[in-house]
Amino acid sequence: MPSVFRTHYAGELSLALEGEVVAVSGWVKRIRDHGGLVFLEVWDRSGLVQVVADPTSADYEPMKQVRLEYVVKVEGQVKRRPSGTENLQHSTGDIEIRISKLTVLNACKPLPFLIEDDAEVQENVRLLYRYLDLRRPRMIENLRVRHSAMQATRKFLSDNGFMEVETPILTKSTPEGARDFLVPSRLTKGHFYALPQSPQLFKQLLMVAGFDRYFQIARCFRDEDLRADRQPEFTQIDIEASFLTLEEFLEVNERLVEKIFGELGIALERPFRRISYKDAIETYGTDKPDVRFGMHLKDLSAVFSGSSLEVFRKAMESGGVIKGLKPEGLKEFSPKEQSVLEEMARSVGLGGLTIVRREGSALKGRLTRHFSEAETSGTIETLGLGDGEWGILAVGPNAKLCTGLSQVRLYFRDKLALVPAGSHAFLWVVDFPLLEYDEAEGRYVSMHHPFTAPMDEDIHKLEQDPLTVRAKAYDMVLDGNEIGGGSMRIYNAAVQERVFSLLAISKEEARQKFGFLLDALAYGAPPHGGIAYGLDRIVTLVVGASSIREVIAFPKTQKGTCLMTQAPSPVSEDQLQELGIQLVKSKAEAEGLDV
RNA sequence: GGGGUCGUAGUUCAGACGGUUAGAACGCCGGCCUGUCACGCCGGAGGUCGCGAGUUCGAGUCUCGUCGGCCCCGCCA
Repeated sequence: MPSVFRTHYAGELSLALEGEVVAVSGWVKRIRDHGGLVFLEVWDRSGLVQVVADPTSADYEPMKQVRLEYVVKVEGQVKRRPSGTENLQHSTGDIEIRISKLTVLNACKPLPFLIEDDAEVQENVRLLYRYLDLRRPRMIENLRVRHSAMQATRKFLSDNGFMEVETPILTKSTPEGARDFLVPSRLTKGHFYALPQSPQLFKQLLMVAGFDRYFQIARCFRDEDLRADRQPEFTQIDIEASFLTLEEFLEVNERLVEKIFGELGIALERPFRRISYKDAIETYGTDKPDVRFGMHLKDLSAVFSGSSLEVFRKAMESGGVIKGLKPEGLKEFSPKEQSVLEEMARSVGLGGLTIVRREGSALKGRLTRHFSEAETSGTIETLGLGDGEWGILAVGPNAKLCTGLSQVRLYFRDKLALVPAGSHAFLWVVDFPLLEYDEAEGRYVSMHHPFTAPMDEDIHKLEQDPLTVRAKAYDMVLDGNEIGGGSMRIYNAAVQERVFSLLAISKEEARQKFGFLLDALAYGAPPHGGIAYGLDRIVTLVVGASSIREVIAFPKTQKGTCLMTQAPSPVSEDQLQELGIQLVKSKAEAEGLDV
């Protein structure tokens, strides 16, 4: 699209245009001033082109005045570079623009950091000047991949009869789930909207309304603590469909994912492998296993049931278990490396590790002299230790052990390079329990959410044996990351009320919070179900970034602040008054301290 | 709520056991340089060592607190 500013993008120039007069606009990335000859590299979103001037050139003087990141328009003739001076690293490396006119469109102050892909700059500096950080080619590429993923999603789903519908951002606070972000209402003082944790209820209502197939690339909000893969606001590819069985629905989703990843250059095999929640936890210690390598967790509780070791016995008496794994292909494991592992294990909640090594029919390690013969041979057999191989043992409450050992497993995956670069494993995790027991709250809570349908054959156990009831729920896992999850929904008001009552949500509360949903389910709700994908995580995986902040244009810090805009920030007394809000003084202020 | 880690020039970092004037590279400013492409060479400016206490004759260095970035546990249906 030619304009006054450009006839071409810089990256489009080539020998085919030799001799033509072109105009390019962009930023000055490099200046090589030889006193006589001056070279500039001018960059735009498409790439770089070299501009050259010598003392006889028109606008030679302006060329000498240019500084890094000035915005310039250059006009001149496309020339083949003199033989021997081509630069094969750039697609435009065999040509250059002989300057005839240089226009400085805008100057640029000296930069807070160099805008280059390989400049390692502290993240707080990058976030403060995010607009400069985003000027780096890698960041633009990350967001381009994100754009492609969104486009592929919209194309595929539209082509398959799904309709994109927007749902409210100002909505109602609901119990269950994450903490809500609240928005005070001016018109109804003392009342609050909540930002949606997901469009969950609305998409189900759209199914009741007969939309049949819905999707939305939806912003979601959860006021919980942040992680490398969690932001307070994030984007879901949100989908809901009616009149599809679980199998049919999963099949559509596999095709969608094939399309998205295909667009991004990643081929995958269908149908996806499946694993039950129970098997995933037992074998990998997590419900989002990376199945590209083995190193399965083994239960050694039986082996050590009569252990004389106090740490083992005490842990098991208080309901704990002993589990272990064998790092595949681990040969050398120096004391220093061992302490690094132990440090890492502590940080993920493991009390301690026992590191053992098989030597002949014996085990060597810190605690092994307390092992009986049967315990030694049992450990060797259960972990499958060959001579000279290492084993890692840990003891503790099962849940904690699983979390920790699954991390240890990933630690060795990276340390021992167990997964070839570029290989991927897509996986469905299925057969989730409908409920789990929340010790802190003393009640059952939904594993997925309260609208998840129990499996038909388990419904009769709802009241008698709730923890064994399986849900029609599924997670999509890629290389150890949960990238999507969903379920078939309850579409019968009576079943929905039974589930609410199991969750200790009273009739009154259910009516108050979800009355509209219960009503809707009673007005001819079709069988339906859905899924939501974490777009940020998918893009992060595809571009190989270490945090979702790398694929979000303007992300928040771990404390939920934006370093660039300074949000969140105090508001004026007038604003508060209008909303009927009075701030409670912090403890320090109340005590009259200077804060 | 808890654990870990980092904070020194615009940027990335180095600063031995607490010692005299806190260094390097890149960037910035000035000079030289006609085929460079991370151009080269010479010179220069640039520092509240995050902030606040404390120990000490003396603190970038040790102690405590605090603020901020990052990683993790809890939390995130």
